[in-house]
Amino acid sequence: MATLTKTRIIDAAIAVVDEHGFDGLTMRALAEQLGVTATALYYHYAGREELLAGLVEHQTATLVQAAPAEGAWDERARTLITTMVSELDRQPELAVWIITTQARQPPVLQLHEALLAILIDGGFSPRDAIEAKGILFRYVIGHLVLANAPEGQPWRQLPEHYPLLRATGPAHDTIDRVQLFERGLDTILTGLRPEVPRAGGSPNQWVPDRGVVLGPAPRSWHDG
Amino acid sequence: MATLTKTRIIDAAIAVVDEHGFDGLTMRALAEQLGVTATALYYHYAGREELLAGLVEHQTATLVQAAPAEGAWDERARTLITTMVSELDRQPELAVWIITTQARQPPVLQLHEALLAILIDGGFSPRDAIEAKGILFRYVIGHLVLANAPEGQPWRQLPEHYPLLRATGPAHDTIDRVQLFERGLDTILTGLRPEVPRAGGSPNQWVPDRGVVLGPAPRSWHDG
DNA sequence: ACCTGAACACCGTTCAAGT
DNA sequence: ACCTGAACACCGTTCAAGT
Repeated sequence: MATLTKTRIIDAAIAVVDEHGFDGLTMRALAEQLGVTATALYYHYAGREELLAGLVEHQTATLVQAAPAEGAWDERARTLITTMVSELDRQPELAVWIITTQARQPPVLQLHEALLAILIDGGFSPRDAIEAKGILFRYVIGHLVLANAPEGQPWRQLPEHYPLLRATGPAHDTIDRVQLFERGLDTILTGLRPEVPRAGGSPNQWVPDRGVVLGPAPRSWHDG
Repeated sequence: MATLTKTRIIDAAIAVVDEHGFDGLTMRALAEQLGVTATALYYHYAGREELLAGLVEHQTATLVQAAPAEGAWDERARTLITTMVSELDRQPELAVWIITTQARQPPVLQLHEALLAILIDGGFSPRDAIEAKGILFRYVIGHLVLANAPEGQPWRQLPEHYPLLRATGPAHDTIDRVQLFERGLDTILTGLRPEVPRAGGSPNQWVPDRGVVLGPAPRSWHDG
């Protein structure tokens, strides 16, 4: 029996999530998967929170690199966001956990930084870029949360108290969520034009020196 | 000591949430607040889920009535949404619970129905109305979830690995979230114009007969 | 250094028993 | 009809003890 390592623990955690879902990922279940006592995990991770953070880091490592480095700002933003959403959509429970508890942790901060870079390259002023980023993130987060919501009854079978939902039920039940998401994303991007649109490339006056934005993040903000 | 009723239980639940937060609302804590055993609650509510649903019903009862019955569709939508958000923002933890677990339950369905009515009155086709509703809800939900996210470190104190977030930190930390939300809402509403805009009032061909949309909802969809 | 075993302080929930 | 008490099957976490 090989000795316990962080890598082995995270791999086992992924296996447990695949088998029993995100809620089934308890310290005891994870320990059983590893053939070990639950308390043994505390030697490698300070607690459940830290373990999940490690899992998130592993699952989102390649997310930011999806952002193309060149092109029109709205195309770059669209690519970053749709890639990110399609990746996170595969683990919606994990995505919701990230969103609700890790909003200011490195994996998420990397996405903020990447989107901000795109907006600023596109000619947005700092305030407008922050605002645009906030609006886009709100939309993305809402989508991810809804993707994780329990299916519930079909809209067309609702009680008569909801006549419009009922009448539009068939259309409601068959709508393509990906298409809906992208239509909304387009709507927002179109409405968020910078005052002075610029082609990518030339630097902005107020933009600080920055290194490679896409490099590996520090494990937590304390390291920085 | 008065006998236990659903009303008394819900009132006590509100008191517990005020004192110990949403996470502190356990069956045992609620029982203690009522001077009763935890198991006594199961005589009145089938379980925790049902009890929380009762709490939600109580807290959101007046939400839908904020929608003005007349005026331009976008003004009506804006009023419905901003009122709803400002109400739910006062109990963000509860709001997130509603969103993530009660997405198809009556209190939320009422909001869907109300927004759908506004869009259809505004001239949206069924498909477009559903799509617009989906986009708007995604944005609103994202905002509510972010409002509940842990504050975390100030943006301006982030490590150097996030140069743009750091540089824009002061602006980031002082931004008015309500204003940001409303700017985004305007952006979306502006982008979501119906193909054939109409003044409120005249009926749409395909709109089914419907009674008073704003009446009290059935307690659960099973009742309908 | 790395892991076990027992224990603590919690959860939601069930169910027989009391009044 | 309405509530209690004991118990079940879980949680995350701590800590002394083993090797």
